Amino acid sequence: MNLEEQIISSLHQAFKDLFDQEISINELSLQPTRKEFEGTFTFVVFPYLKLTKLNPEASGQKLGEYLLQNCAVVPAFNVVKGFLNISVSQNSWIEIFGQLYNNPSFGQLSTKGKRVMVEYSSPNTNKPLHLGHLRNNFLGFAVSEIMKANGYEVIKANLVNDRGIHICKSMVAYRHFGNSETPESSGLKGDHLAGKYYVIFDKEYKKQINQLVEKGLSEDEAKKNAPLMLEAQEMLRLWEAGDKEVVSLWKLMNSWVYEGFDVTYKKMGVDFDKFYYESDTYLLGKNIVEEGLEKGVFYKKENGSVWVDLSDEGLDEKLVLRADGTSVYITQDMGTCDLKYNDFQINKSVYVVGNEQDYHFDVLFKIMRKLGRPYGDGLYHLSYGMVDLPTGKMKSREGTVVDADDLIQEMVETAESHTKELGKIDGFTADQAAELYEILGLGALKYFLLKVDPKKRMLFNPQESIEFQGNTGPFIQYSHARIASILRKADQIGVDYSSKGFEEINQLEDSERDLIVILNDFEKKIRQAGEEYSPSVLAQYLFDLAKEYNKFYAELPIFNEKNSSIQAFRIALSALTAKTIRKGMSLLGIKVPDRM
RNA sequence: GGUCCUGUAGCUCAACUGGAUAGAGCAACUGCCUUCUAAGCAGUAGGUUUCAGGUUCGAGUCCUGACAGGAUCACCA
Repeated sequence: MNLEEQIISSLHQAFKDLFDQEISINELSLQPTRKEFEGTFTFVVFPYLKLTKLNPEASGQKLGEYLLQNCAVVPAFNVVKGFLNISVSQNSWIEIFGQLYNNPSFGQLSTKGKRVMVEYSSPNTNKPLHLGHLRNNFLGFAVSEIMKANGYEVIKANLVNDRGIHICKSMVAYRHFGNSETPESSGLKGDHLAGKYYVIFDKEYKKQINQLVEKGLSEDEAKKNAPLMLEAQEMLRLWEAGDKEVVSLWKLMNSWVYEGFDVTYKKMGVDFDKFYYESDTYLLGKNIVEEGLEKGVFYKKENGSVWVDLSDEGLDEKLVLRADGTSVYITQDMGTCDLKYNDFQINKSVYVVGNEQDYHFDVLFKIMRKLGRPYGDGLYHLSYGMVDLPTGKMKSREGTVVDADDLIQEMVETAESHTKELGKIDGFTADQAAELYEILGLGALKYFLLKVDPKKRMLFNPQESIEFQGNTGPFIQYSHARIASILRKADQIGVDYSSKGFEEINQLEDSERDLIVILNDFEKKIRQAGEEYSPSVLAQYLFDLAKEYNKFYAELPIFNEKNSSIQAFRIALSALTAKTIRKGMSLLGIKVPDRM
């Protein structure tokens, strides 16, 4: 039983003994005491006045006195209005610290025996990754790691959109204007090469539209009849028919793109356990349409198209199969849903996809539940807001995007110039320095994108670039490096900071206690981040932890401390903080350096 | 137009799911390097939580209605 549970259990008993009231233990909860009051936990008595039949002050007073006598960890309390502020004894804090410190699996919750798939990244293969993809990838990776820490078995999946009209556009443009250039001959990364022709297609396509409009066609007609568009559509038909030449060009260009993506993924530090390709899955789902018709979940219209009626759930009617029997987007998503389950028997399935698809996933999940899928309740759309630029929305066709590779490069360079300015890394080899710049640059970028609640849209200003001070990745990394330096010195001069002898300590400084309090919250935050699919919870926590540590660091001496027990304790406290930062940051996909 | 999301300090974000005097960072200002890394610490200033009602002991949080921004509502993906 942890600390909060002990106190709550006592309160529960208090209601029985003092007021003869039986209440559910789940109804009782504690909150952190505000800084300006004495105490660590606060119990709000207002909701229980009907049970105590006393005024708020008297109720708090009675409960407080009960705790004092019956709960070993509580040495003091005070009541302000209806708030019962509960203190925890210093011995308890030291004992708790010992438990955390000696727990080899601190930060890893016990196994749930359940399997979850997290699908993220899911790029189109006609263009390179941009800033929006970075948010997606960092979120997906972090959520996966957080789920692992919560005791789930996690499968990271990437559903690659490798077919369709947009790919054909790049292919058509390449045929016309490519002059057989390759990544090697052009010196371009493969994904950038494909993206280049996607942009060229759009440019040339617009020219053709203008020409047709000048000849007297309407805008709509021009869009439909421009030769390049017709050609792309024809190419899609040929691809679906398995045309040898088209398929081989498709394979060639996709292989370039994958080489490019590999480099970017590696740089970003994300990985996958399973790749799905839409070229394999785009025909799936028709059997589910049949099944839905048999079960009466779907219905057929006169023209043969198949629909689902979700108006009883607050949505509309939705098409699931065209009149000509061909699939729409949601048909294949139903199929892929089953495929994932059949492949891995997953209990939960998380889709990391932007919020412009909220409606689509709402529909998809409701359908799968109506069909009675065993995994239906485990479906979750991790919907995140767009990343905006000061100039507005990014459009890849128009080339107004912040390219992922470029941005990462810039961040690393900024980290480099920053570090050189501070001049603290004498003795680093060139390789070590380069590694540090990468850790810091990526740390800043990842933290920046992860610290915000996923569902909120966010603004990214490349001009101002990302800060390295305050609520940032490098601030937390810096706190870790400081501790690493302390631990090096401790080892050097041979201090034993294993947990022996801490019970001799009878005076805890405020900043020591506050640090233990926040360290004690780590697993609670991991749980919350997992339940809410929100890395920002963890990011915020790590910032608070680092801040608390820096306060401790500034206020209290370590190697100048005469009392050897206290000195060892402070080093141990530092070590546990470093371990927590390292573990927590790793759940966000962020590395921490030992020197910076 | 229907549906959904968002609106908190000049800017970027928090607020433990209804609790105390709404907190951090950036930017501004003031201190602190003869002590373990100043990418740090301490402090000052900055608020009608978009607006108007309502629910109750108590509302940034819940309900209603405005206003603003965004997304979505294809036999596209």
